[in-house]
Amino acid sequence: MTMDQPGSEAPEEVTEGAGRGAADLPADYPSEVAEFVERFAADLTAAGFQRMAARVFACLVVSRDGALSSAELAERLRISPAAISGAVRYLGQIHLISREREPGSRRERYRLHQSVWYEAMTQRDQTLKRWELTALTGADVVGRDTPAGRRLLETAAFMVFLEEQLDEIMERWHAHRAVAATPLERDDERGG
Amino acid sequence: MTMDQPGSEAPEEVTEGAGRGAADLPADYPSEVAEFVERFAADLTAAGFQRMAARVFACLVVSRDGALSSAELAERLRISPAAISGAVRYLGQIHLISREREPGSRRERYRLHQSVWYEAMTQRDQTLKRWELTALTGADVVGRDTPAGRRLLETAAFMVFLEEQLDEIMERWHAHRAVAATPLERDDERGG
DNA sequence: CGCTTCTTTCATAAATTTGTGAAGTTATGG
DNA sequence: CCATAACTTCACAAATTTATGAAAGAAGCG
Repeated sequence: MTMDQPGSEAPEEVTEGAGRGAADLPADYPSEVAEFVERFAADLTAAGFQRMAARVFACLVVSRDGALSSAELAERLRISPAAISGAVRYLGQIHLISREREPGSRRERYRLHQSVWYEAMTQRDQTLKRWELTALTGADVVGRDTPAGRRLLETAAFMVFLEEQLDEIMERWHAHRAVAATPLERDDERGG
Repeated sequence: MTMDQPGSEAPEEVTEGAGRGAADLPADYPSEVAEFVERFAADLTAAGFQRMAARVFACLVVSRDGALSSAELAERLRISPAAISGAVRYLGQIHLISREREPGSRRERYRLHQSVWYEAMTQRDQTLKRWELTALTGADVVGRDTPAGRRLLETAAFMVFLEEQLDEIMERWHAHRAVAATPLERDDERGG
């Protein structure tokens, strides 16, 4: 096969270590990493994340560039393109990844958002907003001047409070991060 | 109604409004409230909450005292005692409710924790701690001095940061709440 | 302009989850 | 010390969810 530019998918030829047990995985994805991805995904799943989305997300996190193509994901996670499709759609919806096209190819790449945690917090913010509205609705349903109504109003107030705090937290994080002075997002090749 | 003591479960006799559609529900749990409970539970479920636990939790929130017995929950939610058992066990494990016994009866009551949100945040804190450890593990697996390793270290750092912030947030919430000067948790009977 | 390659959609099959009834256990009350 | 009432555990049935293969739909390339 002539390949296109990125000639990085001939995994069967590089596995010189003989039968690894975990079949033919790419060189930069040994079984230890695969295991970690599953553990990471399990943590995420326990917190309510969709299983496939969690696995894809974890797989992207441990990838060199924070970006992989559909074929690469399928190879590493051993799932069908259909499963990838669903997972990346969801991850895109909640703004954890963005999709991009390699110029010379029709292959799409899914990339972790630059500041995933900022996006994650924003996502959380929307959840809080929703809960706030639900609680307010409930207060009206049961009557605001009842024990349950007051409880629901307090819930709504707490949500509002948390929303307000979120912005400040992210500002503080950026400041905190600046102090650390370690631009981790950018990989400057020296590692390879 | 005499209420209290155990003699409060003769719902069929109090539905004088004729066929309500939603069968025989207790007087303080009209169908509008039941609908709201389902909506509330749906929000919680969307965020990863177990379904039954979410329904029980929501039902407790809209109850007058923030506490209900197993039988009352079963009647309102139309689920079996077995389902209740599982849900309250989970809610107890994550410290959202406590269980208490009515002195004169062998009936148990499940009560929302006084400050549910404080408990919820504590719960969240443990999740963060777990993610932090997972991320650190991952950094070692892929190598700390690699792009992926640095990404994982940043993730761990972010978790640490959030953990630190949580305490401050709760302090601020209590201050904020003190300003509002509305002790919502305590219901002083005047509503009935 | 059609071929090739990748992605998405859809129906199906499998697996997991979920809630129930019934038996078992604990604890109260006479 | 037995009878009773409430809660819990267990195995099973049902429903939902989950992932797949195959076919259809885009999009570059020759």
